[in-house]
Amino acid sequence: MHIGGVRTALFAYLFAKKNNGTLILRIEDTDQARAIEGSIQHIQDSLSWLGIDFEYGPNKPGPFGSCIQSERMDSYKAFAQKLMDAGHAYPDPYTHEEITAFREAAKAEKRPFLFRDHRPKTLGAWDGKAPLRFKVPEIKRYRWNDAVRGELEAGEEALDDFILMKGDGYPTYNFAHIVDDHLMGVTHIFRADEFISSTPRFLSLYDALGVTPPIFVTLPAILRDDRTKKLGKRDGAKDVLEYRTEGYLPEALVNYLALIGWNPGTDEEVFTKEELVQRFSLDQIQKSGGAFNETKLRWFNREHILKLTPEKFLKYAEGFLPKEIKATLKKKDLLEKLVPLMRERIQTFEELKEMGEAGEFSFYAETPEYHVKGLLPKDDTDTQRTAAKLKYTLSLLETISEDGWHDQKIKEIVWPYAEQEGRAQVLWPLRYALSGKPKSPDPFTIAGIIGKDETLERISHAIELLHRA
RNA sequence: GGCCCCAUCGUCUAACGGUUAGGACACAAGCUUUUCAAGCUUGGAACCCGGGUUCGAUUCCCGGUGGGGUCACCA
Repeated sequence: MHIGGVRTALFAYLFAKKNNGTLILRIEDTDQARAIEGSIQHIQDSLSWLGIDFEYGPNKPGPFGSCIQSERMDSYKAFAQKLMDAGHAYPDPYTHEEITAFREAAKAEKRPFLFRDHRPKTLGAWDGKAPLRFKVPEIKRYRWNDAVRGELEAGEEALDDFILMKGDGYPTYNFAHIVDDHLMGVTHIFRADEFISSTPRFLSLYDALGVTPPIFVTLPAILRDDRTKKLGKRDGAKDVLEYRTEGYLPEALVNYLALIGWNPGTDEEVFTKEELVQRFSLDQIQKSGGAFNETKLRWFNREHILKLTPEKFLKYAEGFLPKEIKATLKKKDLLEKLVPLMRERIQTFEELKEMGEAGEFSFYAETPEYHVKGLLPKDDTDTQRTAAKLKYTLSLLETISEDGWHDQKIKEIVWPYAEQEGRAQVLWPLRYALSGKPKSPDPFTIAGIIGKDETLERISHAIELLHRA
């Protein structure tokens, strides 16, 4: 399942939920050649991760029977026979080669190929094995209403005698989906706009069956980031579950996807799934295609990460932190303390992995190793002067009680001195003494996390190094 | 190529005849608790073109242009 399919499913879900409707996950597995082992499970896993749940599906048959088309063959055969009996269908008398020849001839003459130009004079009986073609009842211009696009129309060239039942006995999508929608009582069909051009064919089949078509809800295409074409598997559309392994939250993906091709009518953008259901309506669906922009998805992910409870955040984080780092932090009871810090620095959980591997958490648990050079602020290279400042800072910190040891308090105590001496002169060495890194959170935060003893120890160590230098 | 659909900042979008064309992401600058991140402030940035209709068009109509889709015993 890729982004496009998920978006269609999501809109159908939002609409169904909003209107107390019933969502059906129907598996259209009528192409045996393309069947892939495990794909039904994969689709279900994807939808389940995103929280798109349905009333009837592969393991939950409805009053209409199975939701898997390969298990509904009797219905298609019955309806095929019905069309045959009514004179709306006929067996295809041609071989593949003959049809290919027709098609090539049409191409050579630069006219569109239409099978109905070759419709046999007498329509033979159907043995149930030959491919069965639909006999278009009336060649005419079709006009129909689409819940998003309004009035749509297409000319007669869009109509043709398409295949209903294939040579292998399976129905085509064109036929099967209409039979099933009818039998399952489907009221609304959500699909992307590549289906607009085949709608006249569907309408002609509905006519022949004497069935009232459902309401068509045409969704705009999701385009590739550069807008050059529809987002497809071949050009960068990932499997949705890859977003899970990359550390995206399902609610973020749902939120972002809902906003490609739909808008809530306000300036707000961050919504939970439930809020989306509440606000969803067909008349806010966009007609024009929209590009899938991963940068904005990342922003949504951050917004939703910010909304997680610390417990939930930690649960996700533990799945992404490198094992050894996680173990050390856990042992020293630092994991919970680091939550706010990790939370404000990431857009996806995968970044925790990268940060962990880059050593951005190790100095909380272990005394950092570094060069004396790093301790010196950029405009003062005198080691003894820096040592003196750290020494004074140390004396200030010693006055804070064990109980009062919080980043706010630490800052309160150190700040006036830093102001007086020059912030960079005091704060850079202090931060470096604690982290051993050219980049890190501010010294007060680090000190607050590692605790008084460890802080004083690290500063003393830095002073020693400076003295020796 | 035939047919069909679509057209507002780089991107996602608001506007349903009268607005300094709004918001968000991204970008740039500044501020901020030295650095990184975050945060805050500010800024640049769009109505595809041409005709109509109208007192007035981003908005309605027509044409063009551009983009997308579709022309299977695939879905």
